[in-house]
Amino acid sequence: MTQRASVKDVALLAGVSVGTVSNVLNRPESVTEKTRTKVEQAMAELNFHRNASARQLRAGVSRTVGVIVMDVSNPFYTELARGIEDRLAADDHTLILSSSDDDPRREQRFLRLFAEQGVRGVLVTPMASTAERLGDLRRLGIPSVLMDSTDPAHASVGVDHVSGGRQAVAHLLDRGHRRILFLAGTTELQQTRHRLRGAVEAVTAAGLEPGEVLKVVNLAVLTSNDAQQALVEALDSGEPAPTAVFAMNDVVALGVMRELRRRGLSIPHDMAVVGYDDLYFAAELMTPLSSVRQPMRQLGWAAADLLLTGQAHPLFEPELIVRASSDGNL
Amino acid sequence: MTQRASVKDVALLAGVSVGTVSNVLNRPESVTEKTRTKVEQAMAELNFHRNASARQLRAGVSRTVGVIVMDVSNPFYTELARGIEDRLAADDHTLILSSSDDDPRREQRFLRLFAEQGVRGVLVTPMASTAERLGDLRRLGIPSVLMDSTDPAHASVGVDHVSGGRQAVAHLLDRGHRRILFLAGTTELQQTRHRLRGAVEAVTAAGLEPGEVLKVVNLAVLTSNDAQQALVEALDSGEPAPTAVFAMNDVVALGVMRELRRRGLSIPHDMAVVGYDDLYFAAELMTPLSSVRQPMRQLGWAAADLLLTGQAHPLFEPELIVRASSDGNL
DNA sequence: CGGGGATGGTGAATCGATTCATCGTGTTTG
DNA sequence: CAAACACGATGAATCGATTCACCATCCCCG
Repeated sequence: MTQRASVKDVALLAGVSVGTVSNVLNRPESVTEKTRTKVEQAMAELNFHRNASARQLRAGVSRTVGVIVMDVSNPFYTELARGIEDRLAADDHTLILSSSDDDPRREQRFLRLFAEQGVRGVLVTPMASTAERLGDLRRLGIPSVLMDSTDPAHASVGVDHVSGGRQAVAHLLDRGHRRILFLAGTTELQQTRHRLRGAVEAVTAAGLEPGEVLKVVNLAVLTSNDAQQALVEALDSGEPAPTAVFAMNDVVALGVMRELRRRGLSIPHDMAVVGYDDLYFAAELMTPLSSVRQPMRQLGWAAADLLLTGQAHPLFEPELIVRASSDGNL
Repeated sequence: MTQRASVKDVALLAGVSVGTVSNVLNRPESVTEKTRTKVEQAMAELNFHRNASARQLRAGVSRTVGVIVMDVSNPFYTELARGIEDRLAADDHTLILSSSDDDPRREQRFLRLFAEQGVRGVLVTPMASTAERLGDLRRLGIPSVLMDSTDPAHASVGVDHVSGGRQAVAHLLDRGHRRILFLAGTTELQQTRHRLRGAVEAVTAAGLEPGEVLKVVNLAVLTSNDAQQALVEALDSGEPAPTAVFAMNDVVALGVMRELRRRGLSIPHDMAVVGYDDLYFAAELMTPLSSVRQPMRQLGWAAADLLLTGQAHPLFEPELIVRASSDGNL
């Protein structure tokens, strides 16, 4: 019994036509109880699994969704994926998860693959050039949704990163900081631009001059090692040292804190740190990390929901969680 | 141009037969330079993407591999997935990643889906009842490889967890601990059994009585919250408190350390902690965490390699990294 | 009792890429 | 020069599930 059984085999064994077997599979209510059980027994006996390729070839519809995130190693994105999975499972769909690693060629490769697979749709955390690549898919009739991003020209679900940046920086200003280093991602990332805008708004609202208060360093790669290196350069540049760092995410903040400790600087007294994402270990770090929390699962859920139903979702609101890394009283 | 172009369309435009188009796709060396470029131009012009369903239906072979890990939220498993991806990409294959969440029904669902997809093979981090479910696949001609597990009856790649358990406990004994709590997973997990065996070996080798030194608590779910709760119960049980905890993984260790701090206990003086996996944040925690490091990427790479080529790989050797959570001098 | 429905079931046609037996053309060889 | 051969290209058959026009019963009711 190494051979895969087909509908034909099932039909033969059950003594019905292939059309009936297909009906049992797809429209069970249109088949009498008796024939249905007969067919189901035959399927069980033959260990029948319907062939998804043939099914999709003829029916034209697929039940898989392609997902491309920036970096699967970052728990933020796996939480996002879990939210997507939750929503898709409800409609009996599955996801193919892949990681672009911020590399357009990788992204292109996966998009091509998704197109060949004929996926039901694609969910992407976009980089700068993603939109044009999605045009190809659109022409093939494959819909896509941008995640953690807002774009009036595309279906998208996002978080209000302007608000997130504003909350983080307003908090630091409130604690008296007047020279703040923003360790950001590339300016190509919308998240970077929005958070910076929020940061500027906070400074302006406090009656201060953004150009004097904020110093921005753009990291090409958001790893803790790159972040540590960038901090080294910033501190050794000879310019007046900042008193606080606003990090693009918690992994970046990890690198920052590592370097501060290496230099024997106290957190938050010598330098305050605020991260972003509020990953699960943020509260357990050597100095518990203040961080901007995002509703990661809901974001993924909403993205999948938008793809399947077309139902738009409003911007999600992030929330600053203050811990000891930015507050000496904690 | 919302329609997908098919080989027929390409053949028409290029003025050749469908067979020739297929040859360009699959046996380019058997086609003259001239016709090949003609066909390739036509493909580009029509934005042609071959239909993977039709391809697979006829050719019978798939280029996707199904992967089921225990918990995608745990960075250990995403690193494993990255290793798999690296190996698969080299042979132009892709992976479908899913998470069993320790739930046999979820696992079963994904395996059924993989069978329907006709995947090239399946990679699984197994739970107790996984093996029998894989029998179904084997009967369908779909090979599978167990990851982070050794099983003479199945293809598998693993880490020497006996050694890992031995190293961790030998270290704790060496530091003078004589009552050690092992916060383990279920005994159904091979990892649990092997690490326990290693732990017992270490105790015996030190000339002590395992039953007196080791206390084992089996956690059904390996989350930091469940771990914290289990520790509460262990400490409040009235039995003599342990002086050290060996945690099944770093996430569990996180919960342990959280509870110890909540009680104002000092790490490692009141209680030492050793984790497992050496996740990237282990060194940055409030008390840097000693942990048994595993070659996660290599493990995934080897699993995918075994599936594709049949090449077996020897057990990987884990390595204890000692940090302050188990050593007062650090 | 016969016609109009409703219900359950049938099976040939179909989706698109691949395969392979076959054919035409040009080149080599005895 | 004819036979043998290599090389490119051809196109009908094929994979397995779904679809849909059509058929066979059976029931109800005027």
